Amino acid sequence: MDDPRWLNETEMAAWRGFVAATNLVARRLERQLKEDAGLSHTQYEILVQLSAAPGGSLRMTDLADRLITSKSGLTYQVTQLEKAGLVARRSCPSDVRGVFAEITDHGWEVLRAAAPGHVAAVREALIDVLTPAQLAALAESLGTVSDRLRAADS
Amino acid sequence: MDDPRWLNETEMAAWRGFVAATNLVARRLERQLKEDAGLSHTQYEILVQLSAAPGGSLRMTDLADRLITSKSGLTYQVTQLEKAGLVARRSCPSDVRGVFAEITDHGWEVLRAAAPGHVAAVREALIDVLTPAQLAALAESLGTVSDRLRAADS
DNA sequence: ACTGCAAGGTTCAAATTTGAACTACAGGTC
DNA sequence: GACCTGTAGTTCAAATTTGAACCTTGCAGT
Repeated sequence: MDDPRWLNETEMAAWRGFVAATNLVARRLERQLKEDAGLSHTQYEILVQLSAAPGGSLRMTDLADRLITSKSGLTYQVTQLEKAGLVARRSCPSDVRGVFAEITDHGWEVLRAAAPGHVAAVREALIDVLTPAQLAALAESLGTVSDRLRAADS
Repeated sequence: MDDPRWLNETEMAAWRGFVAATNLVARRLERQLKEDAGLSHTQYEILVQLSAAPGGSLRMTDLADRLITSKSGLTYQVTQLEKAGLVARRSCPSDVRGVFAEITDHGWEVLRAAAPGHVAAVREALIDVLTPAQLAALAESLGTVSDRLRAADS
């Protein structure tokens, strides 16, 4: 690792901005969701993913891929949501090992109630702060970054 | 909260990209640092901030502002770093309540040893994936976002 | 000097996260 | 059919994070 290519000014600004924005936005949304809906961001994301999936259910592994947590972390959070009655576990017919997480009616209610406030917070923290052109550029850049990293992980 | 302004396609793509990139990059760097240098990203950032500060030291509060963790989290991590001999605590002459965290010689060594690998990982995950123009746009956008949120927090 | 309130850090218990076993089963190969 | 390797989820202990409660100490107003 001799003679590393250090970051130039723009690169450093991009990196610092990324780290700062990342943490600040995460903190902000975490608090907002906890206060207004009693959910962590992870839990909210689980409900969102399930609600968007056909039948309102997904295999644990699929869910873990869409969120970005470890398998054990997902097990924990799904258990929490199950205790709260927002999600139910069902076994998979074709694969005995498999487990489906399914959003319940109550889960739908909670999600519907939480969504408007969450979207408003996302707008306030990120979306409405940028111009449409900036948003388009951000979407493309971060899309590229995500795709690469996902590919590299597999 | 009636009639919320939902996100349009571009906005949603930007938001999804942000969340995904955020988590993927964080995971990646966390692992890299842990494996190569035995540091968490938070700990690495503490060392970076201290190394960049005059005298290699900062008040705990200043440090907490630059990183984005809670005060108690900082206390914990500084204690860990102190146990490892990378950082030392010193009392503040002008304010008895105050505590300075100061990077030690050993801390400098560890930081110097860790930096090249970390920069390489940052390049691989984010910087080198984007064009210079994209980086400039990213820096500006995320800089705006960070500044706004910092201002809102105070 | 005296009071009241805010700021700086730490401590504490509770919640969460992580990776490394571990159990149980699937799928292909011989 | 026996075997071997890989996959799906869970469990476990250890590390981390968080917010609230808690001391001290600074500081402003009187």
